[in-house]
This record gives sequence, structure tokens and C-alpha cells, in this order.
Amino acid sequence: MAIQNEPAKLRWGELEEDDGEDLDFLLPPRQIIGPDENGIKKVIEYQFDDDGNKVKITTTTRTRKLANARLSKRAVERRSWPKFGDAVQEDVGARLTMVSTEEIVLERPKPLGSSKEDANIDPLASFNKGAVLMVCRTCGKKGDHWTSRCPYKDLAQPSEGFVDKPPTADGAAAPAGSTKGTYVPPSLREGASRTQGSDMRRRNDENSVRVTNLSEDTREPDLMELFRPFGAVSRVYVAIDQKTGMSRGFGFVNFVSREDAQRAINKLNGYGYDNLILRVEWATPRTT
DNA sequence: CATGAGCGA
Repeated sequence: MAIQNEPAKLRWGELEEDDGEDLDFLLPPRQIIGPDENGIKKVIEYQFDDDGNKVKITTTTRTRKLANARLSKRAVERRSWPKFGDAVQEDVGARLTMVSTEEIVLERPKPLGSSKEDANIDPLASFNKGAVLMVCRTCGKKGDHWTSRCPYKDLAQPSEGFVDKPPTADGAAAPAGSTKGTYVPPSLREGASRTQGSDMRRRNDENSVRVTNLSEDTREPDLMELFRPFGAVSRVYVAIDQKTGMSRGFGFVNFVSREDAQRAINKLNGYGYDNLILRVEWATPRTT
């Protein structure tokens, strides 16, 4: 075929140079100077412009090395670290930062739709005490306690049972006398005997298990993993030395059910964990 | 060996 016999030296893009020959060979060769000690690199090349005049083009660039020199040594070092997480998929150097796509599930202190509790609270009760704004973050109750004093804070999940009497009664009772504006603990309120005892739940410190002889790198998630199979765990805690930030080698695990705690003690006391023999026993209640 | 942080109107 005729096409095949044609010299392949011309590509279609070059055909538009209708003024004839490619004269580039008349130009001086391209020169590359540097990069010098400052990282400056110069490229000098020559071209013909539209009018056929010879033009010198100088391109000056600063290399990556110099850009890095303006960063700290540590930052430069980090660039050579292997990528991890989402960045593994990325081209090296394509981005400096990644936005994590990890999903974080937030727990609700109480289930959706249980807002009738709030409806039970008499707004006047807090008003009479002088615009009380206490809202417990654990159980969501207003006016009784702060989160840190919540009687339910060690419970795995808030149950329907913890709705005690609406505070309307004490709201009305408190102002009768000089106690106006003072806090009345639930146990001393009118009609409190009704909710004392079986109905009233206190913090579950009786189900608190002390774990000693933990290795230094045992953390709370490890304890959770270890104890969770025995039943619902309401809290894990590993004592941390405030000065060194290191584990003090003991911790606590609170179970919702005492039976589960007892089974965990039976099984895990003397259990080899991380090259150490765990000691697991009932914790004596914390001194306040 | 050994018994927990935090705490505000």
C-alpha cells in the first residue's frame, strides 16, 4: 500500500508547519544549568517564534530540595514515612493531609423517644430553686445532680425504671420555710421512702472487680476485651500514673450483674495474661 | 506490691 511506503517521519501534528522544513536543528542545543547549592536550576532553550525569529527561553526553577530546606528536619523526615490508613491508596506526595473517613458512632445517654421524662419535669421546680440549669449528661435529668453524681452512671443502659417521682412535690415543698432555694437530696424529699430501696438504684460499686498485676501496656480496651465475655460491663478503668502517664499495673472492671462479676473472678483470677498472672478479686468500695 | 479521676450552677 502507498501509505505504508510513505516515510513515517512526519506526524499529523507537524504537518501544519506549512512554511516548510523543521529548522530546529539550526538552534543551539538546550542547556541545563544546576541545580546549584541553592537548588536553583536553569533551563535555557531556543525556539523560533511565529515570525521566524530565534528566541531564547530561560526557565528558572527551585528544586524540591530547597523547598524542603525551609521545612524542619522532622517534617522532611516524615515525608519518607510509609503511608498508612486511607493514605495508602494515594499517590505518594499527592496530598499532604488526609481527611479520615472513619465513622464514629455516638451513644445516646437515653433512647430516642423517651422524652416524656422531660415532660414530667415541672419547669417551676427549677424556677423556684432559682433558675437551676443542672442537666445530668448521663441520665438527662434536670435539677437533681451533676453527671459526676449520677446514681445511674455505672449502669450499662438507662432503663425505664429509673424515672422516679416527678420533682413537682419537692418543688412545692421546699419553699415552705427557710429552706427556699436550697438543694434537697432525693432521699430527704417528701415521699422519698416510696422510691428508696428496691426501686432506687445506686451506683454499682458492689460489682466492682479489681484487677492487679496487669502488664504496663494493658489498656482499658484490653480489659474490656478480657472481661466482656462474662457479661455486660459498665465500666473499665486502668490506673494511670499522672506523672509518667504509664499504667500503674492495676485497674477495675464494673459489671452490671454481680453474678457475671463473680464468674469473671473465678475464671480470670490466676489467668496468664501478657506474661503475667492476673489477680482478679472483688474491689473494696472506693473511699471518697 | 498494689484500691480509680473528676467536680461546672
